[in-house]
Amino acid sequence: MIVDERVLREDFVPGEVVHRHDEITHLSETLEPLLYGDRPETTFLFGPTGVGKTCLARYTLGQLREQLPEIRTVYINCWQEYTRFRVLYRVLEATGADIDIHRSTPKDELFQRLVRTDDQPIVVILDEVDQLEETEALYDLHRLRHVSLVLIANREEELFAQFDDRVRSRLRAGTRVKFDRYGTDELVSILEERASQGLEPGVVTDAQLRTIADDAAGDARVGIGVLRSAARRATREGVESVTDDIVAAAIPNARTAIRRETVEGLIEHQRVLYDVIADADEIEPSDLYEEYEQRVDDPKTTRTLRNYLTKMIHYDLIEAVGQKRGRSYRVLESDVRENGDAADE
DNA sequence: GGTCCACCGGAAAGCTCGGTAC
DNA sequence: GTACCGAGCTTTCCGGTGGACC
Repeated sequence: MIVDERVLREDFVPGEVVHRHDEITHLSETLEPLLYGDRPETTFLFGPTGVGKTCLARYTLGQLREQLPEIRTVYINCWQEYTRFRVLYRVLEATGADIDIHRSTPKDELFQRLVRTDDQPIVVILDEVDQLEETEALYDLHRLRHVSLVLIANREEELFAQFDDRVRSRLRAGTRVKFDRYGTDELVSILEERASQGLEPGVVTDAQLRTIADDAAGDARVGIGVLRSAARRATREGVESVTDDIVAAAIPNARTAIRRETVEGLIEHQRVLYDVIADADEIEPSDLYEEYEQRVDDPKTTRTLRNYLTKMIHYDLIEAVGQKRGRSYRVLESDVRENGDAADE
């Protein structure tokens, strides 16, 4: 049934990006100075999750590389690479200048090495840049005349609010490309494209794709996840085509899978905290700390737990209800541990 | 209004780990 | 082998905030 698994992944970059013509043109024009040896302005891609920001950035840079093969491009997801050291290291890695770099190498040494890689331009995509904890990395990269930045985030106001004055003043003038949510028809055609490339002909109907698109509510990441989950389930059940029941079962499953990936990235103590909150539905801080201490042999201090909680709120795994005294915590959406169909992913 | 208490989060110090230099 | 360095994580300390109670 599945003929090309890669096409059904959210991070797959298609040969042609549909329904984003204006945004592609805007980004391409912004990066055009590279073709003449000039440095383009920093570009921001703003918009909600699943509207194609990352896909479009990677697609456009792919197009640029066809015109300018010597250009070097780096994609960095700031969820994973959120420190100055890691960001600089990833850029160095792409230039091949990362030999002998280790965790005790001073960050200034990384920067100096990057200064010496100025023989060819580098375009750095920083995805989820609002998750960057050390925004000095942006200051560093902006200082490098041969480095151009494409910064991806959800909301402009929140992103700039976390910059210090030095970074804010340098990036304020950048170009903005804003993305709206896909309409249902647009999402249906995106899913049709993926299905035609990734699945055997006729295994999923137009009506089923519309059901998936309706549920995804403009989020292509969710829509593609549901399509993948449905195809896998149909394969496992040995049926020749996707049924409506399979689609219905795949919808909650795909959402759960996205959250589960995040939960699995938690360290042991964070996971225990998450479990305590999930078990209680909603819990006050004092009860949460007490229950956590009972479940682990070597508990962390409450200050460290507060750091963990802040992190999990950032990850959209939990939410804090209320402020200061009287606050409580609860998990967001469904508990990923309860879904037995997680094997789909 | 004053006090107590629970809670948050910033700042700084301490600790651990992986690596280098001698 | 060991002293040292730097990054990342954890802990300690403490000020700020706001609800509960008198």
